[in-house]
Amino acid sequence: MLIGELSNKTGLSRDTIRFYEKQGLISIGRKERRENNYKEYSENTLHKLLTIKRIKNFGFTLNETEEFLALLDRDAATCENVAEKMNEKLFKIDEKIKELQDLRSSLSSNLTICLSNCCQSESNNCQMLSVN
Amino acid sequence: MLIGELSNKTGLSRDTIRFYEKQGLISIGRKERRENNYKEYSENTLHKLLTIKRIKNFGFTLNETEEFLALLDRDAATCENVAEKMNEKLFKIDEKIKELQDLRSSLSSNLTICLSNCCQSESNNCQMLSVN
DNA sequence: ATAAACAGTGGAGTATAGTCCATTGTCAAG
DNA sequence: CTTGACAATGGACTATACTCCACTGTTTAT
Repeated sequence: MLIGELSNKTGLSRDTIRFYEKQGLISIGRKERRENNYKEYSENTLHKLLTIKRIKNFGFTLNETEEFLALLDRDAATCENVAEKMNEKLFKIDEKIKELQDLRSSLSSNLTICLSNCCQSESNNCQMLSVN
Repeated sequence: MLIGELSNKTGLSRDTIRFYEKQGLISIGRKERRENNYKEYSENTLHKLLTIKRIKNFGFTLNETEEFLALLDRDAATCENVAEKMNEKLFKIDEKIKELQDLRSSLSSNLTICLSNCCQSESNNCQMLSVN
């Protein structure tokens, strides 16, 4: 199939598909061309792109996704290997969530203070922004 | 004071300070130079940099920080104005947290399924990565 | 015959927030 | 008098994941 069909079937834009190609996530052999030089994508490539979408949906970066693809290609994406990466990602997500929650509470408590106190100051500028 | 001292007092690198200057968050007049062309930073600039640090600590971007600075300069950073921006930021943080939590639960539940089921498959590759 | 829709390629641009580098100039200490 | 530390400037580079553009070639429909 041509890139347009591939785009329809995956929901990825042509540009994105070409980008993935540049990045080496999918590849096309020199033989897989029509006479007019158009690329003829295989079912395999379609499947690979869907896999990429799935992995990315789990929050993995393209680089990480590439690692999964490499494992899959070598038939080495065992549950153990996969679960390990998943756990690492879970850990990172938890870290980010915690960061954001800390940020949230800092922001929130300062906001509360601001609303109750700083408007009584003599300056027009909110004391929450004050570094003194 | 020279940039080195400013760097020490703020904890920002010289490069960062120069970057903020390029971005227009702080500025230095043509007159504020020594004879050797070294920049002579004022207490005011020091204070501004500390304010930038504080605002950034609340999770605001440099652009948003610039908006705060503009308000402060015009003596218009009222509690109302500030609180509004803070609330918007809180909202965005909450959105991000929710996204991450959704991602987390998707990842987590798939991981559970993987660990209990997919290893029994005939393929070596974990079924969690399968798009079928 | 021509225009629209599609394909290919290469490269630039986007946002974010710096960091690093090269080159040149200045100043203080040994 | 030279070395080291510091300063100024301009520009390149980092990561991330595309998106957009220009230009050219091909196919399809009218």
